[in-house]
Amino acid sequence: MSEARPTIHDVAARAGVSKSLVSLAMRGSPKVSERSRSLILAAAAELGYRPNAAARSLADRRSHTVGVLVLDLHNPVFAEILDGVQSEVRTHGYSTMLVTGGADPDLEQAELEKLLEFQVEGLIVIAHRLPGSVLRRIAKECPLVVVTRDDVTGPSIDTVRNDDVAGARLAVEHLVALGHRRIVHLSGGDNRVSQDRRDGYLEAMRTAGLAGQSCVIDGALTDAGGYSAAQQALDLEPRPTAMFAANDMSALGAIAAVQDRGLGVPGDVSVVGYDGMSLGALRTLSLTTVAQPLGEMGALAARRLFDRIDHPRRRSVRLRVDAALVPRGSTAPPRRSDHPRG
Amino acid sequence: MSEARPTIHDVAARAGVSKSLVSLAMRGSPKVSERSRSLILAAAAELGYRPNAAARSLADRRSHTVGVLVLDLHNPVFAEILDGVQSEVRTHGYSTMLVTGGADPDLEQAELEKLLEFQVEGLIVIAHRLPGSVLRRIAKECPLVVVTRDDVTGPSIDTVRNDDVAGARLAVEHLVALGHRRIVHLSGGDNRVSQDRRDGYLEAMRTAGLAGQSCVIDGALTDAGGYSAAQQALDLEPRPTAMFAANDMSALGAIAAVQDRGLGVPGDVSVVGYDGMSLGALRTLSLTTVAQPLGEMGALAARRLFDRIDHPRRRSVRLRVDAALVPRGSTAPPRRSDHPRG
DNA sequence: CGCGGAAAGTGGAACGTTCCAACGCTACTG
DNA sequence: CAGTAGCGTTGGAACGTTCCACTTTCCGCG
Repeated sequence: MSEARPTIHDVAARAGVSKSLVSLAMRGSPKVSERSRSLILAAAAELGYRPNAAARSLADRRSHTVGVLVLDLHNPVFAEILDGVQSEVRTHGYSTMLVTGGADPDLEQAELEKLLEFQVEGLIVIAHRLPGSVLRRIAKECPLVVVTRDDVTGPSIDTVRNDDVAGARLAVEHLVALGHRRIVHLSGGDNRVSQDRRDGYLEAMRTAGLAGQSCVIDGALTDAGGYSAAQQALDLEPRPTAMFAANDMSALGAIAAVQDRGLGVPGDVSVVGYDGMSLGALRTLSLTTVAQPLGEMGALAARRLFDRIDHPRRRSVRLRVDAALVPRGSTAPPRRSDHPRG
Repeated sequence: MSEARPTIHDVAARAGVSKSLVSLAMRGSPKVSERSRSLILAAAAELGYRPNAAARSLADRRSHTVGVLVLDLHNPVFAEILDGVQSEVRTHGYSTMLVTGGADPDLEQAELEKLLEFQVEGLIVIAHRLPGSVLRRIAKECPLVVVTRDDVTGPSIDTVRNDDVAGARLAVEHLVALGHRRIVHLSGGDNRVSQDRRDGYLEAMRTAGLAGQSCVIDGALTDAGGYSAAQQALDLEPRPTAMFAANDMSALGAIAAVQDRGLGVPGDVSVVGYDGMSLGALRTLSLTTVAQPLGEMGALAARRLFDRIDHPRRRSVRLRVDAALVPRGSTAPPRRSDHPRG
């Protein structure tokens, strides 16, 4: 129960020194004598003293905290990016404040504003649904790194992402190489990342001479989204032999939909995802995917952020990391009977 | 870039009023005249004023923030509990500060201490690996609700959990009812929850007259943990016909291991998980599981917390929610040939 | 033996809020 | 027309730190 917590004054009184010396001692300053230090530490321990971060950050004008906004904690992909962020942030001696907006722009904005009120020294946004104007305004107040997208630019906005267009091409090329022709794309909806992946799909289909076969079905970046999009895809005549889903989660949904029709993956339909979440490596799922170096992206983002905190006027940086196709068990050549004269 | 942010004084000067009035206006007090209010709001907007949460919480002696510690963000189960927490916290007008300790006791403790320094008004701990002594000490400073466990008690510690022993019994009874006899348990290791589930398993095996068949293999509450435990289980002679995994994630790992041996689930081996994460409902996985009402547990925890914040001396409460067996595609009767004379 | 300088310790002024007691008005009441 | 009630507004004192400029103490050295 939180009866009036002891403050630095209480510790000072008990140790018989001034509050200033307590402040020094608590932060491990070398200009405190051994004697005083142990006196103070003992007093603090006895009282159960705990520094007040609010007071500290007020006086110090620094919070030693960075804010992180993630799109959605249900998708393990973000946990993996977060791992990279967190470990880097910790080595810099900072804390992170983590919030989610659940893919809702208004909520996301509200959460970001809250972070700013807490005086975070920097912001990492791991995927988002925010309008560029909001992001740019926020970047005026605080260094900002956006992971996953680089469509919003500004003098103090750094970005870390893979090339989604190129990645999507890899997926399609993989399927084409296996002999697929009727390849549909289960899109992730109306957000930048999904748009890029769709564009990559369309482009690759064109390049492969399959422009006429192109077919995009709208879904969402969730298992449910993939499921319902795949259902529609399976109603097409003739039935597609392969699906490229906008991300791994929706690919899982798609696989479920295929199986619910009594069809097999990859026997009847091949499925490719995107992201490279570690769950997909499990044999049960064995999901062929376009893998991004998730942890690395997080770490990179954090490093960019600290770089900018240290050098506020550095030119903004757009980092690109490489995605790679990881072939696994959810893709295979199409059945003979499905094989159109190619 | 963050050149000296405008403060309440700057707004006051620009609007031609006192700082006190600005403070009132920013918080929407009714005792501010329409005229002043709009003057102040305009000035604030022009300057891009944003209240400083540190200063506010210092002056106010309340942070309007609760801290949440989650065991592990990689397991979507926790995201589902978190949903319940967040929505409840929001309706109370509070913010949440979210941290993880990655199942590392030292890290968990460090993160909790940090939350306390931020003067959170309450703490929700969603699964943890902390010694009781730490938790009790922390509960002295701040209301605390522990979700998932209730082994640590104290005058201001509330708990929300399901009965893991009973839940584990459900899992075993389900398998027994299907006709299984050689049922192994893939344990989740040395933590309270896993111990309870193991105890429930042992108890139910005894009740079913299968004490002699009991077999616990040590794993961990992750996909990797389930995978390796299942590998060992599959080496047993005679091979078990069913596995009860300590949680859903490890059940997925177990299924993968079975399939990697060229065996089928549920054809050769049935697998039951525990938790009821929504991912398990996907046809691809179709995981039979003991489902906890995850979101509800989160919401319940948050409500307990606010109740205690409002009434600090209320007796501590231990809530139990019911888990239910959800039969899905990962369990089936054992093969004839595997069927020992029962 | 006095002096300089380092080491150890101090009190007061910030930091940006909120709260509180008190203020000047205006408008009503008797 | 004095008294009072309320409204809108105000300055100053907190809140718990850190920082700074300063003091005291002590030591070695010329």
